[in-house]
Amino acid sequence: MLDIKFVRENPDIVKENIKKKFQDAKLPLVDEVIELDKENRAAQTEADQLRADKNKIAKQIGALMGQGKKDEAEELKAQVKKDADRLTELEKKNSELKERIQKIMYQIPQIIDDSVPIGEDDTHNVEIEKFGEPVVPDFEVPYHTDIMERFNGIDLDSARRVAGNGFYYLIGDIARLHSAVISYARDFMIDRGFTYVIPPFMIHGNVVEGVMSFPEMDAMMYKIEGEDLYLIGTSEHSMIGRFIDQIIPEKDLPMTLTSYSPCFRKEKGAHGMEERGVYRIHQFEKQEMIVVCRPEESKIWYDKLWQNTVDLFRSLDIPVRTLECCSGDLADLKCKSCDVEAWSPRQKKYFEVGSCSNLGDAQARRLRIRIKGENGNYLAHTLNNTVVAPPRMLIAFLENNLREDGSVAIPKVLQPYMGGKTELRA
RNA sequence: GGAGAGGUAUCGAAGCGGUCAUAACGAGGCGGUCUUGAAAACCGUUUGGCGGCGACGCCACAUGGGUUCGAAUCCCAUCCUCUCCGCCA
Repeated sequence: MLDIKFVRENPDIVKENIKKKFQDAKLPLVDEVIELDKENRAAQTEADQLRADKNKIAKQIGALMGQGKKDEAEELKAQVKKDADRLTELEKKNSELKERIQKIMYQIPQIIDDSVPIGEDDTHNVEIEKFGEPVVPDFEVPYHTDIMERFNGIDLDSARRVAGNGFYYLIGDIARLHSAVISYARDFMIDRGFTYVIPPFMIHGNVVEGVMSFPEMDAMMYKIEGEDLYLIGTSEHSMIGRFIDQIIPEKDLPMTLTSYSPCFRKEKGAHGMEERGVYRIHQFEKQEMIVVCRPEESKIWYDKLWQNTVDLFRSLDIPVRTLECCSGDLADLKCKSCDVEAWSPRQKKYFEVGSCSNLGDAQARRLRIRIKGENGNYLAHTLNNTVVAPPRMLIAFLENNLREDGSVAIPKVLQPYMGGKTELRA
């Protein structure tokens, strides 16, 4: 979401940005919205003038009524009526234009950061850095659900009967491991100065529209029937929504928060939904980090955020890498984003376990999240990143900590959360 | 879910068809006077959005409609909060 003033004054930058994202079909929208905006402002100026006249006359009528001059008042009333139709017409035009403008503005992508690599789709994403040695053991690493089954740790058959494909029962030590990872991740972030928050798991439609684009919303969000409520796809949604219509004092920034929530996703149109296992599912749990900060600080926070995730995975002996999203793969609301990917010794490649995004002022503009500055208010920047989403983390965890004899090593940092166990044995 | 009360600025709270709605009156914040410093007292200041180069104008009293020349005020709908009752982790 851009500022219409910015679009008006910098149409070339906006168009160039659309081209960089390989969305040329949207190019005509720029001139269209500028034209609509021009019409809209003309209509508003005229309507404002008519309203000013009306207000003035209404005041005069009040004064005359007070003095008991009824006849003169009646004369003025007739005058007001004369312009009433024109004003109604303008007001209608105004609201129609506003709606059309907003609809287009929702489709024009955020200006991407200069550093974002240009590319048409995810095949052009760029590896930034590797952390840890990606080891391929001598023995064969089984599929993650097979490892879980050795510990009687998962029941997908029952889950399918009860809720359908895309759900799981985690059981025993595997379930405990899941909770341990979440608890550890929570404390890990608290130790780094983040404030722990448990948010609502359902939110109103206007908040959903504020935090994500329409295509994302359609593909992800479950709606509660008969109510203006959606199940959150990530706690980012309710965490950013928390600041809707707020003006935050500068001294309260940056807000550094870490939130826990279950996440519900339709995964409409996503590949891999058929895949057996817990990689892509309709419900999972996640520890998230959120930052609301001043615009000039968002780039620094972006780097700190993904680094947190890397550090967390490294503390569990899981090799990771960061993969930067190229322009064409970047969601329209984002300025910059990267995935943190964990090493899979079984697949001998990295796979996504988290995603770090700088939204710039896009969400702030949609939700009117402002900062109270000394010289007026200005829009905040918002960022979010996955600390850890256990189902995917468990895949990486089990594969990387599996020993040849079938046992699974539990790293030291996680042991306190597992009742002191140093390993899992079937 | 039932009954009642209510939603006005940072907070409390008045206004209940025009002539004090940017909004009284308190409190808080900020600036100043006084003071060695602080407190107290006193003075000043303190909503957000839109249009316009500006002068200035428009909009907003939970939200959306309606009545009226004119709505915070009257009518309708919706949402939310509080109290009591019911139900319930």
